[in-house]
Amino acid sequence: MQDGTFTSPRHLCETASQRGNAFSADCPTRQILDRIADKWSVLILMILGDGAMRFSGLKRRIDGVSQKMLSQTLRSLERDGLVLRHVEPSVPVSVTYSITPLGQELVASLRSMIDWAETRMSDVLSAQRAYDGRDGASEGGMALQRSAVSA
Amino acid sequence: MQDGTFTSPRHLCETASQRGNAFSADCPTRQILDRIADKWSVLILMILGDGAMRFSGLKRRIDGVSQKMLSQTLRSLERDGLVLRHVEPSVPVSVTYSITPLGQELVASLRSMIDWAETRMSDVLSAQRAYDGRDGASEGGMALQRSAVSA
DNA sequence: AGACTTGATCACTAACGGAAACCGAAGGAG
DNA sequence: CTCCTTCGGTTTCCGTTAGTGATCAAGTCT
Repeated sequence: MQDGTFTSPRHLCETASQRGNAFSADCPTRQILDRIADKWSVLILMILGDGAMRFSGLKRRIDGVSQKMLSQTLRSLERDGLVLRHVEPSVPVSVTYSITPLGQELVASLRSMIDWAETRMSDVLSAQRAYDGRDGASEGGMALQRSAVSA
Repeated sequence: MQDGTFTSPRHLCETASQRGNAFSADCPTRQILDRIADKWSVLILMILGDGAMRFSGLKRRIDGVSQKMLSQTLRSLERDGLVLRHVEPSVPVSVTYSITPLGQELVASLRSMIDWAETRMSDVLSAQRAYDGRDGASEGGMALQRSAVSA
Protein backbone atom coordinates (compact mmCIF):
# COMPACT_ATOMS: atom_id res chain seq x y z
CA MET A 1 0.00 0.00 0.00
CA GLN A 2 2.80 2.38 0.91
CA ASP A 3 4.27 1.69 -2.54
CA GLY A 4 1.58 3.96 -3.92
CA THR A 5 3.44 6.88 -2.42
CA PHE A 6 6.20 6.42 -4.91
CA THR A 7 4.17 5.69 -8.03
CA SER A 8 3.26 9.35 -8.49
CA PRO A 9 5.17 11.04 -11.30
CA ARG A 10 8.32 12.67 -9.99
CA HIS A 11 7.91 15.51 -12.50
CA LEU A 12 11.05 16.93 -14.05
CA CYS A 13 13.09 19.09 -11.75
CA GLU A 14 16.59 17.86 -11.09
CA THR A 15 16.96 17.41 -14.84
CA ALA A 16 18.63 19.91 -17.13
CA SER A 17 15.80 22.43 -16.83
CA GLN A 18 16.67 25.43 -14.68
CA ARG A 19 13.04 25.83 -13.71
CA GLY A 20 11.77 24.16 -10.54
CA ASN A 21 8.48 22.45 -9.88
CA ALA A 22 6.93 23.19 -6.52
CA PHE A 23 4.65 20.16 -6.75
CA SER A 24 7.49 17.68 -6.66
CA ALA A 25 8.57 16.86 -3.12
CA ASP A 26 12.27 16.56 -3.87
CA CYS A 27 12.59 19.78 -5.82
CA PRO A 28 14.48 22.57 -4.04
CA THR A 29 11.59 24.85 -4.92
CA ARG A 30 9.57 23.06 -2.27
CA GLN A 31 12.11 24.02 0.40
CA ILE A 32 12.18 27.59 -0.85
CA LEU A 33 8.41 27.71 -0.81
CA ASP A 34 8.36 26.46 2.74
CA ARG A 35 10.82 29.18 3.70
CA ILE A 36 9.05 32.12 2.07
CA ALA A 37 5.56 30.85 2.88
CA ASP A 38 6.14 31.94 6.44
CA LYS A 39 4.41 34.63 8.43
CA TRP A 40 7.57 36.27 9.73
CA SER A 41 9.49 36.04 6.46
CA VAL A 42 6.67 37.77 4.63
CA LEU A 43 6.43 40.59 7.15
CA ILE A 44 10.20 41.12 7.29
CA LEU A 45 10.56 41.22 3.53
CA MET A 46 7.64 43.60 3.22
CA ILE A 47 9.28 46.05 5.62
CA LEU A 48 12.77 45.78 4.20
CA GLY A 49 11.26 46.31 0.77
CA ASP A 50 10.54 49.87 1.89
CA GLY A 51 14.11 50.46 3.06
CA ALA A 52 16.88 49.14 5.28
CA MET A 53 16.25 48.80 8.99
CA ARG A 54 18.07 47.79 12.15
CA PHE A 55 17.27 44.73 14.24
CA SER A 56 15.55 46.70 16.97
CA GLY A 57 13.61 48.67 14.37
CA LEU A 58 12.24 45.48 12.84
CA LYS A 59 11.35 44.14 16.25
CA ARG A 60 9.49 47.34 17.06
CA ARG A 61 7.71 47.41 13.72
CA ILE A 62 6.61 43.77 13.63
CA ASP A 63 4.30 43.57 16.56
CA GLY A 64 4.52 40.27 18.42
CA VAL A 65 7.71 38.80 16.98
CA SER A 66 10.21 37.33 19.45
CA GLN A 67 13.95 37.99 19.25
CA LYS A 68 14.51 34.34 18.55
CA MET A 69 12.18 34.19 15.56
CA LEU A 70 13.40 37.53 14.24
CA SER A 71 17.09 36.63 14.25
CA GLN A 72 16.35 33.10 13.07
CA THR A 73 14.20 34.26 10.18
CA LEU A 74 16.65 37.00 9.24
CA ARG A 75 19.46 34.47 9.09
CA SER A 76 17.40 32.20 6.84
CA LEU A 77 16.62 35.09 4.54
CA GLU A 78 20.26 36.10 4.50
CA ARG A 79 21.27 32.55 3.62
CA ASP A 80 18.75 32.48 0.79
CA GLY A 81 20.26 35.67 -0.61
CA LEU A 82 17.13 37.73 0.03
CA VAL A 83 18.47 40.14 2.67
CA LEU A 84 21.87 41.61 3.46
CA ARG A 85 23.30 41.93 6.96
CA HIS A 86 25.60 44.84 7.66
CA VAL A 87 27.44 45.00 10.98
CA GLU A 88 28.54 48.43 12.16
CA PRO A 89 31.25 48.02 14.86
CA SER A 90 30.01 51.06 16.73
CA VAL A 91 29.78 51.65 20.47
CA PRO A 92 27.05 49.09 21.01
CA VAL A 93 27.03 46.92 17.93
CA SER A 94 24.62 48.16 15.30
CA VAL A 95 23.32 45.72 12.70
CA THR A 96 21.43 46.91 9.65
CA TYR A 97 19.39 44.67 7.36
CA SER A 98 18.52 45.50 3.80
CA ILE A 99 16.89 43.70 0.92
CA THR A 100 18.72 42.37 -2.12
CA PRO A 101 17.54 42.78 -5.72
CA LEU A 102 16.52 39.13 -5.66
CA GLY A 103 14.42 39.73 -2.57
CA GLN A 104 12.93 42.88 -4.04
CA GLU A 105 11.51 40.80 -6.89
CA LEU A 106 9.74 38.58 -4.43
CA VAL A 107 8.40 41.49 -2.41
CA ALA A 108 6.20 42.56 -5.30
CA SER A 109 4.31 39.26 -5.15
CA LEU A 110 4.14 39.29 -1.40
CA ARG A 111 2.76 42.79 -1.42
CA SER A 112 -0.22 41.77 -3.50
CA MET A 113 -0.77 38.80 -1.20
CA ILE A 114 -0.81 41.02 1.89
CA ASP A 115 -2.95 43.52 0.05
CA TRP A 116 -5.48 40.78 -0.63
CA ALA A 117 -5.42 39.69 3.02
CA GLU A 118 -5.92 43.23 4.31
CA THR A 119 -8.73 44.14 1.94
CA ARG A 120 -10.56 40.79 2.09
CA MET A 121 -10.12 40.36 5.83
CA SER A 122 -13.78 40.95 6.58
CA ASP A 123 -14.90 38.48 3.89
CA VAL A 124 -12.74 35.76 5.41
CA LEU A 125 -13.98 36.57 8.89
CA SER A 126 -17.62 36.32 7.87
CA ALA A 127 -16.91 33.04 6.06
CA GLN A 128 -15.36 31.72 9.26
CA ARG A 129 -18.37 32.77 11.30
CA ALA A 130 -20.72 31.14 8.80
CA TYR A 131 -18.68 27.92 8.87
CA ASP A 132 -18.50 27.79 12.65
CA GLY A 133 -22.24 28.31 12.99
CA ARG A 134 -23.26 25.69 10.40
CA ASP A 135 -22.61 22.67 12.62
CA GLY A 136 -25.25 21.40 15.04
CA ALA A 137 -27.99 23.49 13.45
CA SER A 138 -31.07 22.30 11.58
CA GLU A 139 -29.28 19.77 9.39
CA GLY A 140 -31.03 16.43 9.67
CA GLY A 141 -30.29 14.28 6.67
CA MET A 142 -26.56 14.56 6.03
CA ALA A 143 -25.40 11.10 7.04
CA LEU A 144 -22.06 11.38 5.29
CA GLN A 145 -20.98 14.64 6.86
CA ARG A 146 -18.10 14.89 9.26
CA SER A 147 -20.48 14.93 12.22
CA ALA A 148 -21.56 11.38 11.47
CA VAL A 149 -18.17 9.95 12.36
CA SER A 150 -17.24 12.20 15.23
CA ALA A 151 -18.75 9.78 17.78
CA MET B 1 11.41 47.41 30.58
CA GLN B 2 8.94 44.87 29.34
CA ASP B 3 6.48 47.76 29.20
CA GLY B 4 8.21 48.70 25.98
CA THR B 5 6.42 45.82 24.33
CA PHE B 6 3.17 47.66 24.67
CA THR B 7 4.38 51.15 23.84
CA SER B 8 4.53 50.34 20.13
CA PRO B 9 1.61 51.82 18.19
CA ARG B 10 -1.20 49.32 17.94
CA HIS B 11 -1.97 50.66 14.47
CA LEU B 12 -5.59 51.04 13.54
CA CYS B 13 -7.30 47.80 12.78
CA GLU B 14 -10.24 46.97 15.01
CA THR B 15 -11.43 50.53 14.44
CA ALA B 16 -14.02 51.53 11.90
CA SER B 17 -11.69 50.91 8.95
CA GLN B 18 -12.50 47.77 6.98
CA ARG B 19 -8.89 47.38 6.03
CA GLY B 20 -6.60 45.24 8.16
CA ASN B 21 -3.01 45.78 9.12
CA ALA B 22 -0.81 42.71 9.02
CA PHE B 23 1.84 44.35 11.21
CA SER B 24 -0.41 44.57 14.23
CA ALA B 25 -0.42 41.37 16.25
CA ASP B 26 -4.07 41.52 17.25
CA CYS B 27 -5.44 42.17 13.78
CA PRO B 28 -7.29 39.25 12.16
CA THR B 29 -5.15 39.82 9.09
CA ARG B 30 -2.27 38.32 11.03
CA GLN B 31 -4.18 35.06 11.50
CA ILE B 32 -5.20 35.04 7.87
CA LEU B 33 -1.61 35.63 6.84
CA ASP B 34 -0.47 32.75 8.99
CA ARG B 35 -3.05 30.52 7.33
CA ILE B 36 -2.30 31.39 3.72
CA ALA B 37 1.45 31.66 4.26
CA ASP B 38 1.54 27.88 4.45
CA LYS B 39 3.22 25.45 2.08
CA TRP B 40 0.23 23.16 1.69
CA SER B 41 -2.35 25.93 1.45
CA VAL B 42 -0.42 27.57 -1.36
CA LEU B 43 -0.07 24.35 -3.33
CA ILE B 44 -3.70 23.37 -2.86
CA LEU B 45 -4.99 26.76 -3.93
CA MET B 46 -2.70 26.78 -6.94
CA ILE B 47 -4.10 23.46 -8.15
CA LEU B 48 -7.72 24.25 -7.44
CA GLY B 49 -7.22 27.53 -9.27
CA ASP B 50 -6.91 25.45 -12.43
CA GLY B 51 -10.14 23.57 -11.77
CA ALA B 52 -11.98 21.43 -9.23
CA MET B 53 -10.41 18.22 -8.04
CA ARG B 54 -11.16 15.30 -5.75
CA PHE B 55 -9.34 14.51 -2.54
CA SER B 56 -7.36 11.65 -4.03
CA GLY B 57 -6.51 13.74 -7.06
CA LEU B 58 -5.04 16.45 -4.88
CA LYS B 59 -3.11 13.88 -2.91
CA ARG B 60 -1.70 12.43 -6.09
CA ARG B 61 -0.84 15.82 -7.53
CA ILE B 62 0.82 17.27 -4.43
CA ASP B 63 3.79 15.02 -3.98
CA GLY B 64 4.56 14.30 -0.34
CA VAL B 65 1.42 15.51 1.39
CA SER B 66 -0.20 13.23 3.96
CA GLN B 67 -3.95 12.58 4.16
CA LYS B 68 -4.07 14.26 7.50
CA MET B 69 -2.43 17.49 6.36
CA LEU B 70 -4.47 17.50 3.17
CA SER B 71 -7.86 17.17 4.86
CA GLN B 72 -6.79 19.49 7.67
CA THR B 73 -5.61 22.20 5.29
CA LEU B 74 -8.65 21.77 3.07
CA ARG B 75 -10.94 22.24 6.06
CA SER B 76 -9.10 25.42 7.06
CA LEU B 77 -9.41 26.76 3.54
CA GLU B 78 -13.08 25.83 3.48
CA ARG B 79 -13.62 27.62 6.77
CA ASP B 80 -11.91 30.72 5.42
CA GLY B 81 -14.25 30.70 2.44
CA LEU B 82 -11.48 29.99 -0.05
CA VAL B 83 -12.53 26.53 -1.23
CA LEU B 84 -15.85 24.70 -1.53
CA ARG B 85 -16.40 21.10 -0.47
CA HIS B 86 -18.93 19.06 -2.40
CA VAL B 87 -19.85 15.58 -1.17
CA GLU B 88 -21.18 13.16 -3.74
CA PRO B 89 -22.97 10.26 -1.99
CA SER B 90 -21.82 7.83 -4.65
CA VAL B 91 -20.58 4.26 -4.40
CA PRO B 92 -17.49 5.06 -2.35
CA VAL B 93 -17.97 8.60 -1.11
CA SER B 94 -16.57 11.07 -3.57
CA VAL B 95 -15.61 14.53 -2.34
CA THR B 96 -14.81 17.28 -4.80
CA TYR B 97 -13.06 20.50 -3.87
CA SER B 98 -13.27 23.69 -5.88
CA ILE B 99 -12.10 27.24 -5.43
CA THR B 100 -14.35 30.17 -4.57
CA PRO B 101 -14.19 33.58 -6.28
CA LEU B 102 -12.56 34.90 -3.12
CA GLY B 103 -9.91 32.20 -3.32
CA GLN B 104 -9.40 32.81 -7.02
CA GLU B 105 -8.39 36.38 -6.26
CA LEU B 106 -5.70 35.14 -3.93
CA VAL B 107 -4.44 32.55 -6.38
CA ALA B 108 -3.24 35.28 -8.73
CA SER B 109 -0.82 36.57 -6.10
CA LEU B 110 0.27 33.09 -5.09
CA ARG B 111 0.95 32.20 -8.70
CA SER B 112 3.45 35.00 -9.09
CA MET B 113 5.07 33.95 -5.82
CA ILE B 114 5.47 30.36 -6.99
CA ASP B 115 6.59 31.61 -10.35
CA TRP B 116 9.34 33.58 -8.65
CA ALA B 117 10.37 30.56 -6.60
CA GLU B 118 10.54 28.29 -9.64
CA THR B 119 12.47 30.70 -11.83
CA ARG B 120 14.84 31.98 -9.12
CA MET B 121 15.42 28.57 -7.57
CA SER B 122 18.99 28.34 -8.82
CA ASP B 123 19.83 31.84 -7.56
CA VAL B 124 18.64 30.95 -4.09
CA LEU B 125 20.53 27.66 -4.16
CA SER B 126 23.79 29.34 -5.11
CA ALA B 127 23.25 31.98 -2.42
CA GLN B 128 22.81 29.18 0.10
CA ARG B 129 25.98 27.49 -1.05
CA ALA B 130 27.90 30.77 -0.82
CA TYR B 131 26.55 31.40 2.68
CA ASP B 132 27.35 27.90 3.92
CA GLY B 133 30.88 28.09 2.58
CA ARG B 134 31.67 31.54 3.99
CA ASP B 135 32.38 30.29 7.52
CA GLY B 136 35.85 29.11 8.57
CA ALA B 137 37.53 30.50 5.48
CA SER B 138 40.17 33.25 5.23
CA GLU B 139 38.42 35.74 7.49
CA GLY B 140 40.84 36.90 10.16
CA GLY B 141 39.69 40.20 11.61
CA MET B 142 35.96 39.93 12.06
CA ALA B 143 35.74 39.81 15.82
CA LEU B 144 32.07 40.75 15.94
CA GLN B 145 30.83 38.09 13.56
CA ARG B 146 28.70 35.20 14.68
CA SER B 147 31.69 32.89 14.60
CA ALA B 148 33.20 34.73 17.56
CA VAL B 149 30.54 33.40 19.91
CA SER B 150 30.10 29.94 18.48
CA ALA B 151 32.70 28.48 20.81
C1' DA C 1 -16.81 -13.65 3.78
C1' DG C 2 -12.71 -11.19 2.40
C1' DA C 3 -10.45 -7.56 -0.17
C1' DC C 4 -10.51 -3.08 -2.02
C1' DT C 5 -11.80 1.88 -2.58
C1' DT C 6 -12.36 6.76 -0.71
C1' DG C 7 -12.02 10.17 2.70
C1' DA C 8 -11.31 11.17 7.58
C1' DT C 9 -9.39 10.31 12.19
C1' DC C 10 -6.43 8.49 16.15
C1' DA C 11 -1.95 7.87 18.67
C1' DC C 12 2.29 9.10 18.74
C1' DT C 13 6.80 11.57 17.68
C1' DA C 14 9.58 15.33 15.81
C1' DA C 15 9.89 19.92 15.01
C1' DC C 16 8.43 24.59 15.69
C1' DG C 17 7.55 28.77 18.37
C1' DG C 18 7.38 31.80 22.52
C1' DA C 19 9.14 33.62 27.25
C1' DA C 20 12.78 34.60 29.56
C1' DA C 21 17.49 34.02 31.00
C1' DC C 22 22.02 34.62 29.65
C1' DC C 23 26.08 36.47 26.82
C1' DG C 24 29.69 39.74 25.22
C1' DA C 25 31.47 44.09 24.30
C1' DA C 26 31.57 48.95 25.64
C1' DG C 27 30.24 52.71 28.45
C1' DG C 28 28.69 55.03 32.68
C1' DA C 29 27.41 55.37 37.88
C1' DG C 30 28.54 54.78 42.39
C1' DC D 1 36.42 47.79 40.95
C1' DT D 2 31.74 46.25 40.75
C1' DC D 3 27.18 47.00 39.17
C1' DC D 4 24.07 48.34 35.59
C1' DT D 5 22.70 49.57 30.88
C1' DT D 6 22.21 49.03 25.60
C1' DC D 7 22.41 46.28 21.35
C1' DG D 8 22.08 42.13 19.00
C1' DG D 9 21.67 38.16 19.54
C1' DT D 10 21.91 32.73 21.60
C1' DT D 11 20.43 29.22 24.75
C1' DT D 12 17.18 26.78 27.67
C1' DC D 13 12.79 25.28 28.92
C1' DC D 14 8.42 23.92 27.68
C1' DG D 15 3.86 24.00 25.46
C1' DT D 16 1.81 23.75 20.83
C1' DT D 17 1.77 22.21 16.36
C1' DA D 18 3.09 19.61 12.13
C1' DG D 19 3.64 15.29 10.37
C1' DT D 20 3.53 9.86 9.95
C1' DG D 21 1.45 5.39 10.10
C1' DA D 22 -2.28 2.84 11.28
C1' DT D 23 -7.03 2.51 11.59
C1' DC D 24 -11.93 3.26 10.70
C1' DA D 25 -16.54 3.40 8.33
C1' DA D 26 -19.29 2.60 4.35
C1' DG D 27 -20.11 0.34 0.30
C1' DT D 28 -18.97 -2.53 -3.82
C1' DC D 29 -16.74 -6.34 -6.24
C1' DT D 30 -15.12 -11.13 -6.40
